[in-house]
Amino acid sequence: MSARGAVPAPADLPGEVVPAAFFARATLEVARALIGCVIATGRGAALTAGRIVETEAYLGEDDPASHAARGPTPRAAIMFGPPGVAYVYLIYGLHHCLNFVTERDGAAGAVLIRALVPVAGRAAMARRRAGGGAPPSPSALCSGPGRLCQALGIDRSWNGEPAQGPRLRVLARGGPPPGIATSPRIGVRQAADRPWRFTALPGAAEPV
DNA sequence: ATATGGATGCAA
DNA sequence: TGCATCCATATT
Repeated sequence: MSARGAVPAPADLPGEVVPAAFFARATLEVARALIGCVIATGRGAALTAGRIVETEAYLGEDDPASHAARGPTPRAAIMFGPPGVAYVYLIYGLHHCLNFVTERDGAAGAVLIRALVPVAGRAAMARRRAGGGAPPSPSALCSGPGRLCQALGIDRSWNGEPAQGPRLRVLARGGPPPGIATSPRIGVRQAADRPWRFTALPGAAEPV
């Protein structure tokens, strides 16, 4: 414990902030590499963080399920831009989805974050998720792309946010690579056969 | 199984 | 403009 007391600080989280170059690789590679990393939003008393246990890869023109499939439309243009920034969009009119842009500048790709295991700021997450109602069950706290955005306080204003800043950052996992299972992406109708969903094997990516 | 709800992209 | 579609969630 620090002498400053119980207020969580980013330094209390394991791992170093990953550089933007981490994301400047093939999307499928980044989707695997992100499993076990920690996403953190906010600082100090507002810190919320969770370990990534589920991702999905969305590629460029070759991937019919990707927003980038129809070229750099206003929404998808960010997927063609520099890697290492957040791509946040609204789905079904009520939920937000957090992605990280991949590939070199000029090539399209993004990794959707589908589930986290809470690491810090559980109370704040539960507060944001509850919204005045009953507190969510532990499994519903930040498991699911819409849920984790709500838990981390992420909305469309975070679109384009660098993942190496004070507001949003991704921390590398220490230790050996976790076991990863692959499966088809959830909820996609186009290219439903492509096994581009990555999940941490049970117990393989638990918090340090 | 179903209601919810807004943005997006394309056809017209 | 209109309209089908959409990487989801909470509740019956």
